[in-house]
Amino acid sequence: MDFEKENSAGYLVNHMARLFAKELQHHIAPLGIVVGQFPVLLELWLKDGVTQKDLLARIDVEQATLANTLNRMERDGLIKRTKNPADARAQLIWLTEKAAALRNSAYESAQNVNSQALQVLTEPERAQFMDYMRRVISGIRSS
Amino acid sequence: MDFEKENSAGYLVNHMARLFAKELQHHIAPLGIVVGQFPVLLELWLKDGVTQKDLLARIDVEQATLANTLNRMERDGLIKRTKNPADARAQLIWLTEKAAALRNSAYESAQNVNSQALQVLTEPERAQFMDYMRRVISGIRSS
DNA sequence: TATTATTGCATAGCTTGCTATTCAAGTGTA
DNA sequence: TACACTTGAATAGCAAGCTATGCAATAATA
Repeated sequence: MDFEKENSAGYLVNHMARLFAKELQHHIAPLGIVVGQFPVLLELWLKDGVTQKDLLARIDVEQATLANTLNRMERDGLIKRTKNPADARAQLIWLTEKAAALRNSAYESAQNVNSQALQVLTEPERAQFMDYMRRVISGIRSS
Repeated sequence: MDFEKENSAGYLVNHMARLFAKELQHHIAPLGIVVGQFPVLLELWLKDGVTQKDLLARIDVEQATLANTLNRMERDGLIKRTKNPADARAQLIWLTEKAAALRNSAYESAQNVNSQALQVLTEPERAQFMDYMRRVISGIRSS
């Protein structure tokens, strides 16, 4: 029995993810943000003044991971936290001006990375690839 | 302008990779190994008694990452290192009996994870999916 | 109302990845 | 042969992910 890593979905998925992350990292480094902050920023650009719990519901990472990322974002001046009048355990998370201003450049970086990475696929192939990924994700999650 | 993460290849790729890793982690934990050791073991099962440099040429991680993984594997009794008569800077890396014995179970775990994860795709879709991933990987690497 | 259970976050400690740097051993050359 | 260059690994230090645990505030209940 043999195991060929190039025929292992998990191996390819992991490899691909590291390449994507590295690429995005290079693109957004000049903006002063890092890859792990990206999903958080995406949500906060849509709506800030929310609790950690709200954010958590929209981002698929563990609570502890999010808490640590938020700490680094506060340290880096990307977010601020204020008291939550409704619940003293939670705080409200707000973007700083600085972070708010990065939105369009960040969107653009991400889109550049995505389209560059997928340029080896034709348009219909890209759509199919995305569809496969969404199916695989929800398949694993619901198993 | 808006950015929908479900339409972002990078987002999906990252998410999918974390799900795969978590799944594999659960499957191989009983064997006493962890996901980062998997690629190293795969190579060493094919051929051990090699240098770190040899391994590095076959695994797509940075040298420092591999060095750290090897240290943990030595700590965990999965590998041993012996002097390299040909070059005093390098050492030869050998699997322990324990690690050698894990091979078939580990292959099986990985294959189970892969086929479970891809079960939402039909056979031709799976092949296409793998093909897309290989193309995307080599596209990014060569850009 | 006092106690218990739940909930929202924080913290500890680990792995896996990265970049950058250091260092000793080997190689090549003036 | 001495000096500089290169190369194989190790180390430092950080990010981002995880599990497990702790803790204070809130909610539910006896």
